[in-house]
Amino acid sequence: MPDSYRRLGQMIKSLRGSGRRITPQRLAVLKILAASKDHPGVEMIYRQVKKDFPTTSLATVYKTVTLLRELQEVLELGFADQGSRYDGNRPSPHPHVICTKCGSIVDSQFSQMKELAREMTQETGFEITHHRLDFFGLCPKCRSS
Amino acid sequence: MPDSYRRLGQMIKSLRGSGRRITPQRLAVLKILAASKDHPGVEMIYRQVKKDFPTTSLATVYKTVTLLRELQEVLELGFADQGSRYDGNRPSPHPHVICTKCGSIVDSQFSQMKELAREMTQETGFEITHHRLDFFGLCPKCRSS
DNA sequence: ATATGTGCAAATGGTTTGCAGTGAG
DNA sequence: CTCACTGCAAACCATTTGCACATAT
Repeated sequence: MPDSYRRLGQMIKSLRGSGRRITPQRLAVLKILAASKDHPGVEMIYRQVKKDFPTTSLATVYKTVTLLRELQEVLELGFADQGSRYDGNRPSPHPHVICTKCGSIVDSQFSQMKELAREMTQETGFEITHHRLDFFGLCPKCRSS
Repeated sequence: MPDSYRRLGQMIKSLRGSGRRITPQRLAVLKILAASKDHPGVEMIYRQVKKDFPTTSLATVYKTVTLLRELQEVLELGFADQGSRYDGNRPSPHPHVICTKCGSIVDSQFSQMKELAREMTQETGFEITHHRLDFFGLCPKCRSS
């Protein structure tokens, strides 16, 4: 997966560039975020990291993802009624499709958000900085069961 | 405001229709939701209701808005990092524009979501049931200050 | 050497819940 | 007269924070 390697490198560069250190625990979190396409939550990352570093704490995972979010190296999908999920492959806002039954999240290719944002500025006078678009429904698997 | 009257009537009908009772506290919440265009949060509703019914509890407000959400008489805008906001004027999903500085929320007229949802079904195989589209940025007032 | 990171436990804050008493229908 | 609703306090749960110790650079 050359793509996830590039992302991992970019994350490390960002951290180093802002004076942060690359600890083993942190690196483990970065690798998971750079590689996984299923938008893991903190708990899932935590479980994975503990396989290699059993003493890792949940707080450390939280601190790392928060850091990456601030550096815009990860896209956080926060939900009001459940834990946040993270997209480490595409850190810039893009639409997601979310299964309300099994919780799976998939990326969408739809890319006309820039235009929409411009329309919104026209309509409302806001200076738009970012956006969020989620579709909810049943994934193919859950549809047929 | 004949429009908010219609909404209020609809809310009451929904509640009655599902075997619920119209208490004074509840009615006060309904009125606020039907009338306000600024997407109030629970705390704001609570403060308003207490003016007329000082003994009202926050829990009652929560229970009422949850009920209305379930009956689809109110659109809940949940956020991961702050309290939810409620739209009692347009209960079906529609885009919102949110000021990241002052927290104001305005509705948008953009209405091509149906088409987009169809595209998403094509692209992902999901059966889309609803969606959420938020734009974030600075409102005109906050832009110039 | 020296800040930054870790891990633990306690705190936070929005929301929910259990339950005894109240009141809408 | 009955069952849903209210109000209070306690419980919940994801996330954050304080702090002593450890460690990347």
